[in-house]
Amino acid sequence: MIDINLIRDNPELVRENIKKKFQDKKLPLVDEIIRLDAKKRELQLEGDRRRAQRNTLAKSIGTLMREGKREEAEEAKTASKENNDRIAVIEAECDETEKALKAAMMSIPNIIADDVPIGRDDSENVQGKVFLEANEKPFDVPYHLDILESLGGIDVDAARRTSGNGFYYLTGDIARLHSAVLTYARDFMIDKGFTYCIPPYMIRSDVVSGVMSFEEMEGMMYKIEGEDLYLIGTSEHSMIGRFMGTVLNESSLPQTLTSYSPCFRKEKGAHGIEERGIYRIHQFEKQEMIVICKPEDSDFWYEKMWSYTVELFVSMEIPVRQLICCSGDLADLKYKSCDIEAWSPRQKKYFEVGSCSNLTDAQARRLGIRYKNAATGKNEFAHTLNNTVVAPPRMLIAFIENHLQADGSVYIPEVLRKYMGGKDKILPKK
RNA sequence: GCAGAGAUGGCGGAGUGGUCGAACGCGCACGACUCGAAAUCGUGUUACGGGCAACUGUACGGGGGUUCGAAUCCCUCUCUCUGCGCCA
Repeated sequence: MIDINLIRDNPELVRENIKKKFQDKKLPLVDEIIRLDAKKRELQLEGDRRRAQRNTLAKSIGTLMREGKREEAEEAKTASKENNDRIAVIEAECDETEKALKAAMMSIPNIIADDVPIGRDDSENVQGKVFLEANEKPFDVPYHLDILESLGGIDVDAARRTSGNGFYYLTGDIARLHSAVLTYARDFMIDKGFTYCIPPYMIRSDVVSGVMSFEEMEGMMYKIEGEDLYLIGTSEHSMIGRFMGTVLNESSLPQTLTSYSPCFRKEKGAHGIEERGIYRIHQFEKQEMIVICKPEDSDFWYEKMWSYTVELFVSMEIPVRQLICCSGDLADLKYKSCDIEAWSPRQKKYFEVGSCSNLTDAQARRLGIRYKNAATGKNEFAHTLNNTVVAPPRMLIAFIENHLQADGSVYIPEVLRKYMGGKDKILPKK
């Protein structure tokens, strides 16, 4: 949600921004908001005036009663009643206007950064920097499920029986590798100065509706039957929710946190072959990072955050690139976003393994995350950012494809060996 | 699950129908002291909205009610805490 003052002061900027995102159907909303806002203020003005009158009348009645002027008091009471009836009407109308205004405001996209490339959809995203050379293997790289099976690392058949499609059992060294990657990523972020946090894996509906839109919620979130609880789709939900409705001390910013959690997603809709296997599943684990900072610092942290993910992947010798999200592909809450994509030697293209976003104050405004600006003494909205450190199942695809050797073994890079009992490779099952 | 208690500012915590936007404490800001800091002392400090401004409205967990007037009385919902039960 953007600041209403921006629409009051500079509606043209807001319209331009909507056009940049190819959401022209939302253009009429701007005028609608200006109209509703004016109406709301008008109603509020009259409401305020009448409420002020109610207060004066009530006070005078108190005085009159004390002085024993009963008749005058009765007259004032009648006047007050009439006034109150009118207040009720105005308040009802004001509520309605406010609701409509808020609904319209919710659909207005956040102002995007100047350097966001303009494009309609994900096909127009722009490649940023590339890290490590995207090598081609001298042999055919099989589908990741086949590699995992050859290593004795996965059982999807049993998972289908116990839980249905979109689940897996990881076993043996592959399961260990999965945990190793998480543990390594955790330590990596701690070394960068982030505070490690394990959050709740279930959150209440008010937190859910604060961190995402209703549509997103329908498509993603699992609800616990008979309780006001949802399984988190990412630890960002509970990590950001932690600060809902709070006013932080400026000295406590930036909050730089890294969190581990399992993530649960409905993943409604059909997905192609490249999104099967362990690419898109109902339950996975993820190491996440979030930053809550002062507005002037969010650009700095954005650059820092995505480059940490790159550094992590590079340290595991996996080629990656930054893919800059274009205007049309940017979710409405986002100011700027990029994906980190890993190289797939099988597909001979990059695929998403993480996503970094700067939401500026849009999410904070919705959730009421503020900080006390020491210079002005005012409470101001903080900026929120989030980024994937690593989501092991998805990164395992990149890992085994890139580190697969001609003999069918999988090479383990140096940084992970201490988490793998010193092993430098995973051997295929005989 | 059952029983009791509670929900007030950034935090803790007073406040039982008008003089309460709210004592007191902590925190925070500024100042004094100091080479500097800590400690100490002094001053200030609820938030959000409307209005060019003077000014004004709203908010004491949510919703509803009583009343001319509600933090305060009534109903209802939610949540939290303590004890008991159950249990990694």
